[in-house]
Amino acid sequence: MSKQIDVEMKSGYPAHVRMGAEERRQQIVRVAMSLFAQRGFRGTTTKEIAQAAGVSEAIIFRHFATKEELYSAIINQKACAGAVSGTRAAAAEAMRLKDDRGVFLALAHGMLELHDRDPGFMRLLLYAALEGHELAQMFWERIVREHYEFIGDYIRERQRDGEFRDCEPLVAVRAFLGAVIHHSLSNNLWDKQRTLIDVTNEEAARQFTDILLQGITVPSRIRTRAGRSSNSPRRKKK
Amino acid sequence: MSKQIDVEMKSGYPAHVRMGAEERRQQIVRVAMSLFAQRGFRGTTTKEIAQAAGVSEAIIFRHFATKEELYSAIINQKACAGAVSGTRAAAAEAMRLKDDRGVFLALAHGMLELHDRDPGFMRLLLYAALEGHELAQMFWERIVREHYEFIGDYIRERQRDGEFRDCEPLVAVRAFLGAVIHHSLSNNLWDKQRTLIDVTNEEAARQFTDILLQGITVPSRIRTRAGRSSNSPRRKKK
DNA sequence: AAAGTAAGTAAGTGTTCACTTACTTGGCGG
DNA sequence: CCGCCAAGTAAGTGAACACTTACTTACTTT
Repeated sequence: MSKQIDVEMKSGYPAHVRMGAEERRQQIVRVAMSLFAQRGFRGTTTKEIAQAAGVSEAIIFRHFATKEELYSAIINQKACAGAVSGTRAAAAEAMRLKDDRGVFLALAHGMLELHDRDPGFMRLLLYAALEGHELAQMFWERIVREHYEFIGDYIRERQRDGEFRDCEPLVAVRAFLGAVIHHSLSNNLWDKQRTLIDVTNEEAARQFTDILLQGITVPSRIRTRAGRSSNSPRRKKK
Repeated sequence: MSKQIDVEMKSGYPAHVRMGAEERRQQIVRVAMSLFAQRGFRGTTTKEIAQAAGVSEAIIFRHFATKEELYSAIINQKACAGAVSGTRAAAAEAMRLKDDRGVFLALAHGMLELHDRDPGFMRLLLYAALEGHELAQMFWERIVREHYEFIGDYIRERQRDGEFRDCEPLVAVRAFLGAVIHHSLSNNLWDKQRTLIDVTNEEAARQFTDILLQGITVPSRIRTRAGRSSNSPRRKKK
């Protein structure tokens, strides 16, 4: 049908190298990951994966018994890769200092950058959830739930400090993460050219944080953040 | 393979009725809609659609030249159904009265109810976006963009009134819609049993609105909403 | 009641899918 | 330099896919 040359151009491999088993296995995972992210599980054929990896289909089935097993290996790797962990470190440090702004800025900016750096991640997760793959459920139970508790606990703490007003902490977390994640989702899925909203990740993180913090701080305690809106570009048009 | 009896049980039709062309066409659209929402375009076979509609495959291709054309008919119908319009009326009325709380409560509650009433809608749209169907783009351009402008304009107006603080209106809209939509998404896609957050739509709408409103109101103007948290159940456990 | 027509079907068609089988290649220890 | 084994392939296999063809059924019109 089509040539099987000019395959695997992105990585600097010559078209047909003999690889060790583990090396080849990981290469297949890498290649399949981007294809599954683009087209979903059902939309990706093993033939395509093989072509993109520069090998015959049979090699794929030497490493993974079924297509399903390859998919599982990928989701597992993504879920366990501790994607969120980098972000968490910065936020945790700010939490120790009770630097509310620092906490939510780190969380928002970290997630926005993560999704920009690896747009396939969100697509993979969405496809998995829509297609009912059980490993999407696992990701929710293991990673997301813990993340909610992590942030929710901090909000509860600051409520006890009398700094945040009375509200359901997890709902506040959802409002905040919702804003951030939906922003990435919109940008990566629908509005790639940023024709509707065009702000830097820093600016978006700042505004989401401002809204949430002012929104859940005890009214009498709200401090005007002088100097903030002057030393940052408020909008970025074209 | 399997019997073709006990098909189309949900609607009260006897298994094999002769229908008029238009009636049959609409029935196929209805049936296919729910299947595409569940499994996506690629994941749904024309055979399944035919079985669910209680007819042979050939009938489907009598009404729609290709599977793609059937899909388009569905997305078009969904997009033009003015799904958001009911919500908009209530919000527009509140806007006229400059009842900020009323505006955002109506928007949030309307969308939450909409997604609960028709969970397939969001799934259909997500699948369309992920699978790169051009009609998803159309929905974004036509419906979503207009919705952003609609709410953004109101925020701008209230900024001129000196009621809302200086911030990028569209980013505030994204924060708000992000919270609401992400809430529906989480509930419909991952956490159907509401094990993480279990609040009524009314309560969720209220909390999202509270956070946004307090978050973008000029600090000196923030009024404590006395009586609010006393006459409403703040949490709903189990 | 005969004829015309629209609604419906059974049984295909060629193609593509996930996965297999039987074989070939290349590098490395002895 | 030979024999061995892992890495690799070409050429399948049956099932499932979107879509078609040739035919039948039932309702309406005159």
